[in-house]
Amino acid sequence: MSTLKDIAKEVGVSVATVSYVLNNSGSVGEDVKKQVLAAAKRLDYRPNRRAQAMRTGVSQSIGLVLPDLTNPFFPELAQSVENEARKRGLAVVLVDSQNNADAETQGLAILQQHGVDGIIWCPVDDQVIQKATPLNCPIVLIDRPSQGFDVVHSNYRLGGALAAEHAIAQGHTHVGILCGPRNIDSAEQRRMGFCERAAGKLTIAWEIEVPYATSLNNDAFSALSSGKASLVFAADDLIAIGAINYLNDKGIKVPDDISIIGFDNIPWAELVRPKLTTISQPITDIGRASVDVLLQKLQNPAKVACAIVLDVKLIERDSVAHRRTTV
Amino acid sequence: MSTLKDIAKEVGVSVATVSYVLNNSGSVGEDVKKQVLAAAKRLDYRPNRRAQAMRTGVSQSIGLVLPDLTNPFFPELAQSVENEARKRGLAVVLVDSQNNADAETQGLAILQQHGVDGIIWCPVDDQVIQKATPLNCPIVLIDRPSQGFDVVHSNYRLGGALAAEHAIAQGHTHVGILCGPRNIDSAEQRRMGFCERAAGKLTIAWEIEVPYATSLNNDAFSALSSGKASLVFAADDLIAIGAINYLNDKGIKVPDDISIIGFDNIPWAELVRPKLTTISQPITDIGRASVDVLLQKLQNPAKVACAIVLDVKLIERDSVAHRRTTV
DNA sequence: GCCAAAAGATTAAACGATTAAGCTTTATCA
DNA sequence: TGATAAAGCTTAATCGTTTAATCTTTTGGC
Repeated sequence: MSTLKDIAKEVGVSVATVSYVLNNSGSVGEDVKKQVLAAAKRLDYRPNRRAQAMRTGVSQSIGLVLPDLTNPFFPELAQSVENEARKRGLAVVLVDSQNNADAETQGLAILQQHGVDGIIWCPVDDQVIQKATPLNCPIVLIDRPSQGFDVVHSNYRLGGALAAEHAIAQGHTHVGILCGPRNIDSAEQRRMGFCERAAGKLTIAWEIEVPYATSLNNDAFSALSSGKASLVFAADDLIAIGAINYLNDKGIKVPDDISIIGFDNIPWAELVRPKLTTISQPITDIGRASVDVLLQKLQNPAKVACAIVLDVKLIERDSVAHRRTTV
Repeated sequence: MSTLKDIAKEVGVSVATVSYVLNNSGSVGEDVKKQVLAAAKRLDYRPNRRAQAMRTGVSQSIGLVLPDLTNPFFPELAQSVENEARKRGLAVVLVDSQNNADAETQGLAILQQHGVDGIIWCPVDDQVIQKATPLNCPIVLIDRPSQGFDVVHSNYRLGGALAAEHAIAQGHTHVGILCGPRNIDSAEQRRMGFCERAAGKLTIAWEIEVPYATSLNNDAFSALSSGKASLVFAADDLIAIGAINYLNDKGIKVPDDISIIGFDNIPWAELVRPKLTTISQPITDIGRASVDVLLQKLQNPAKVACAIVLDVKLIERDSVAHRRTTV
């Protein structure tokens, strides 16, 4: 890799002059400017970002800290963040904590040592955000709001409401909820949104808490096969797919015997049979928005923290049936 | 963030001394050593990696260049690489080229500017590897072998053979192949492995080339519904799932009417119904092996290029039926 | 023709680390 | 005792940039 020095030697000027023309600053004669530009191209000069970072304090890189790439919500997010960042010439340093707080801490330390300019972070849990302060660099949270931090997430409450509305519109009266971890805000919001809109119109036959995964627990199984609900609202698509598969294996037909609504609209939703009716999160927009916000914060560190809440929408597919009669 | 200088001032010695104790080099008195270590802990000192990189030329970071995180093969790989790298204190800079050669080039340029120590790379296509040389840093290829480069991939030929063997063992005689892009080596190897082992035992009723995706083309559709094959070998699970879904939608039963074998054993394979019988790639091992090889190359740049070929295995699930009679 | 200002270039310090070389002080040994 | 070595520490250069400060030359105005 050629350096400023190489160009300077080639043209016969000082490195400062070369730096000035490459940055369009200082005052340099047209003639020299042309020569420098030509030499830079000829030598295929690329600025050494770490030297720049050293001097200016900005590294042109951001950190992306995710809990689990294996959860199909995140690859799309990562892709979106990476793309948006690359468009702006930023490098993305990836950390996948595998849902482990210690790993996350270690990952954050690495980001800090490398001096990323800012971090886009979906923390493994809510408590762990305390570790953010000593990081001492702008942070944008994904999905998990926290006092004093910028955050971008979907309108989960609206999503829950949309699901309830759909259930009502399709003539269901008795529903079950497979809700996610109650201590995770984004899961709780979905539940609340659903319940609020359901109030007075839907009777909630049962409500079971399960982890975000396709493997459900026995409580969920017995609730699903109890026949008390004609529709179940799952806190995310993974859970919904887990439910569909369980019911399928049991010989209970979806949606004829029981309807399922998911949440997230992960790619699998369209691949599973029946195709999953679900609430779609604008994952790509979330990624884009989060780097936007981060960049704003970088330009103006005094910026007051804000929440960006993106609309969700119902994607009707084949896992919800219309009901004439009540259960 | 505190620096060597801060520690030096605190203890009252020179930065050189501090550096020596922190690196266990030079000769420093026990007393000073203790004081420095204590001060370092007290001030929560973390080495500034970019300054280290500046001076030593090694940045403690690697690049990971992937064609598409949305393809379910890659998230697991990325996770594995990140984890293995983090264990060793390395940062991972992610590039997702979205199957676009220009984006990939841009991503590689960013990696270069940031001075990653090496790159783990699954190129969007075979030609594009030419761009590697000017990068001038160790590269380990994933999945796509190329003259003079280290590479790690699965034993695709074996995988194809395993699939053929299974077809034979289950009594099939007429099979179809949904093969991946012929210009991609890893796809071609699967096909060849299958055909070699099939020779003389299986008659290949048809062979259709499709892209790595769940959306199949019309040629594939008509072949699938032609009834000429009782089993089809799909070049990857995405294709297999596309086939299953098409057949399902058509009312053709899998595996009763037609059996399907996939390749990759992506997470979806277990979620789709019928559960997919497939050839499993050891994705996590591939990730681990690739950072291993990269690190070897870093320690010894003269290391001769090698290929690491990892065994695959057949995962029997529900998409292949046993046949008594021939078609 | 002279002075001030602008234009065009250079010098040198700084960012935070590493490390060869140099300088003291103390210990070793004939 | 005096030379030599070892131990313990500091100085200063260096990596590739940026940028304030400085210097020199040209230009313009009166």
